[in-house]
Amino acid sequence: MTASTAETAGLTLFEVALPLPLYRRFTYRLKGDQTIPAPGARVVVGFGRRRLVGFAVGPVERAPEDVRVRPILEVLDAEPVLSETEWRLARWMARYYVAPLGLVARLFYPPGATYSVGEGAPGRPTRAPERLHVLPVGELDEVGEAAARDALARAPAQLRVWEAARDLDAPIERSAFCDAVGVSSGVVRAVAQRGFVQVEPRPVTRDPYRTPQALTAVEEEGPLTADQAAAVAAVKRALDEPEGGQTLMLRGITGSGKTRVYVEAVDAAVSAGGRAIVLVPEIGLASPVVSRFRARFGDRLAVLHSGLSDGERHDAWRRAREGQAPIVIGARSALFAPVGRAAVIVVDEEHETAYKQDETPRYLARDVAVYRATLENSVVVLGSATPALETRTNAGAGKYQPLVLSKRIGDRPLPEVEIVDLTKGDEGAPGETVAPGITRRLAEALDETLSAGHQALLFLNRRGFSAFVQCLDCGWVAMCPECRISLTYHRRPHELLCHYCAHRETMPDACPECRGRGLDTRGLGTQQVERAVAARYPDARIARMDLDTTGAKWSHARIYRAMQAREIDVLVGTQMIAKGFDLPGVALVGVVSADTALHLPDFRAAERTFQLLAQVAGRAGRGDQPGRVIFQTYLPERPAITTAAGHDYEGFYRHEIDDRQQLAYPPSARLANVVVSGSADDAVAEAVARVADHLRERPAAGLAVVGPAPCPLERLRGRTRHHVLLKAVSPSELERALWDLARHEQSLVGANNRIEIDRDPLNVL
DNA sequence: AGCACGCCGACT
DNA sequence: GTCGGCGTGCTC
Repeated sequence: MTASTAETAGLTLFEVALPLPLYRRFTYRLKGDQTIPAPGARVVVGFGRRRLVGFAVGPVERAPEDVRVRPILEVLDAEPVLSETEWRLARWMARYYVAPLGLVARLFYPPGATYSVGEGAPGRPTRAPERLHVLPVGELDEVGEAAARDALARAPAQLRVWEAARDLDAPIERSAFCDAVGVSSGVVRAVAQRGFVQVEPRPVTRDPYRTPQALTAVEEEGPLTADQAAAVAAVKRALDEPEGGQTLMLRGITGSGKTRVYVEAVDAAVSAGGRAIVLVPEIGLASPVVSRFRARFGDRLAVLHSGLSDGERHDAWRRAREGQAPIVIGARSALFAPVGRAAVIVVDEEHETAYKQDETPRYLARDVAVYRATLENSVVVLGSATPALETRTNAGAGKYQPLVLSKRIGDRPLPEVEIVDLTKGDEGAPGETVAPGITRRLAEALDETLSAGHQALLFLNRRGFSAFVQCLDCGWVAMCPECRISLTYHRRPHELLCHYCAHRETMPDACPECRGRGLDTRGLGTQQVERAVAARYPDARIARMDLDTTGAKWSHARIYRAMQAREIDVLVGTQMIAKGFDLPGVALVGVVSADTALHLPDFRAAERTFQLLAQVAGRAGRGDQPGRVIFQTYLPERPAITTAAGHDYEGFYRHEIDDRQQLAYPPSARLANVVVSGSADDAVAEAVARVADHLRERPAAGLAVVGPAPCPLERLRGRTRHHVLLKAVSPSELERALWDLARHEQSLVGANNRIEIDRDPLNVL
C-alpha cells in the first residue's frame, strides 16, 4: 500500500488527541509532503512551549475560531498501528468511560511511546527505557541537616519532599514519589533545582516475574474430562460461528481444570490462523496459568506485564503486532495488544477487581473485552469459580452462554467446611478463644495438622481501614438504613457515619439488637495471630505475609516457593495468599474471621466475602489429603458465609441478586462514582456540593443522585476526597449526565480541585 | 499534565 | 523594595 500524502488527498487540518487529562482535541495543520496519519497514528506536535506525541483522530474542515493553528511536526507511524476495530474500541472506551481519547489511545502503545520526542531519531518510535527517579539523600551531619531545614523552612511542600527523600533507601520513580508524598512534580523539580535532592533518569525497576517458570511445575496434560470436553466443544462452535461475537461464562470450581479449557480454546483459534489474548489478574502473572501457556505455546506466546522493562515490553508488543507471537498473555492492558483482531479473548478469574484500572481511563478490562469481541465478531471466555454478579446475570439473561465445570480433576472431593460461631465463646465451647484469633476448634485442628506433618494456612481478611461497630454478643453490625452498608465509627464527633449518603446517627451505648454492652470497634492484625501461633507451637516454622508489611512482590514468590518446598508449616496472611496457587501440602485452612470483609462500607461487601471464602476453601485438599476448612465468624447465619461453606455459588447468587435489586445496586442499576478531591477540606466540600446541585438541577429519567458524602477513604495522598454516587436505570442517561459534568468541570470544581469520574466502579472507597 | 503569569508574605 | 512561594489560566 502506498501511503498517500496530504497534498494528493488535499487535506490540511487534522484533529489530534493528546495524552493529557483534557477532553478537548486540538487542531493542527498537516504539511503538504507529510504522510496522512491513519486514525490512532502518533504525531508530534507543539503544544504551548512543549512538544508532545499525540494521536491523529481525523481530518476536519475547519479549525475553531481565534486559534493559531500550528503544524504537525512529524508523523511517527507511517503505517497504521491500530486496526479499524481497535480504533473504534478506543473511541468507544473514551466515550463510555468519560475519558480523554488521548489517554485511551495510549493504552494501545507500549509505555514510552508518547514520551516527548527529542530532536534526534526522527521517525523511529522513541524508546524510553528510563524514567525520572528521586534518589535518596545521602548522610548529613547535624550541621548540614539543620542548614537544609532552615533553607526549606519557608516551603513546607519542599521540606516534605526533602524529608521523604532522606528516608528513602533506594531510588524511586518520581511519579510514585509524588503520589506518596502528596506533592506535584513541580515541587520536586524546585527542590532538585535548589540542590537538596537529586533527580535523574534511571532504568525502570525490574520485578520478580522475570523467571516465573521457576515458580511452578507444570502438570502433565491428561485427557479432557467430560465437562472440559463439552466446554471446549462449545468454544469451538462459537469460533466457527460466522456472525461471531459470543461471550461464554465458564464457571468451574477450584481444581476443575479451567486453565485446560483456556489452552484448548486458544489452540483452536490459533490453529485456524487467528490471534488470541489471555488476560490474567495482576497477581496471576507468576501463576500456573501463565506457566501452562508457556509450556504449551513456547515462543508463540508474548507475555506482557508491568514488570518488564520498557524495552522488553516494546519487544513483546512488536512480536504481537507483527504476528510472530499470535498469543498474548498479560494483565488487563494486554487487552490492547495490537493484534488487529483477536479471535478469542480469555479472561481468567473474571470477577477479580484487578481488571479495573484505578486511574483514568477507569476501564474494566472484562467488559471492554466483551465489547472488543462484538466489534471483531469473536469469542470471549470469562472464567471464574465465582463469577461476578453482573456476569452471572448476563448469562442468566441469555447474553452470555453458560458453561460449567462441576467436578474437580480426579473427582477429588471438595473440602469439608466447618463454621465456628464466635458469639458462642463459652468456656470449653468450640468458639472459645484460646489465643488471639484462635478458637478452641481451630486450635485442635492445628494440633492435628501439625502433628501429622501437614501444612496450614491461616487467613485474616485485611481489617477495614476504618472501624465498624459490632456487637460481640450477637454479631449485630451498625448499618445505614438507606444504603445498607456498614456505618463507619468516627471519634471526633462521637457518631456513626454512612460514607455513601452522609446519614449520621449517634453511637449507641448498647446493642440495639440484644441490649448487650459488648459493642466494639476493635480489629485483629496478622501480627497478633502470628505471635499467638508461635507461642502455641514453638517448634513450628511460621511465616507471615501481608500487603502492608511486605509490599514487594518478591516476597510473595519467595514465600510461595518456601511453602511448596515445605519449609513453612503455618502461613499466616491476608487474602493475597489465597490467589491462584497450588499448595498440595495444605491440609487445613483456617479463616480467622470470615466476616470482616462483610463490613467494608461497600455494597459489594457480601460478594467479596463470598468470593474470598470460596477461594480460600479451595486452597485446601488439592493434594492427596482431603482438605479441611474452618470459618470463624460472628455471623454464622449470613448467606455469604453459609453458602461459601456449602460451596453453593447459585445459592449465594439467588440471595444477593435480590438484595441488589431492592437497593438499586448493580447489576439491577448502573452506577457511577464522581469523586472531587483537593487539598483544602472546605473547598472540596463546597465543590462537591456544587456538583451534586448541578446534577439535581437537571433531573433525568431514572437517575438518582446519592450524597454528597466524604469518601470512605476520606484522605488519600494528601488530598481530601468527597463523592457523589449516581444510580441510573438507563446507561445512556448516565452517560449524558457524566459528560455534562466533564464539560462543566472547570466551573464546578475550580482549578484547585479535581473531579474524577468512575463509571461502573468496582468499589467506591 | 506542564508551564507562565501574577499576587502575597518574608528577607538582604 | 526584591525574591520566590503557590493560586489561576491556557495550551490548537
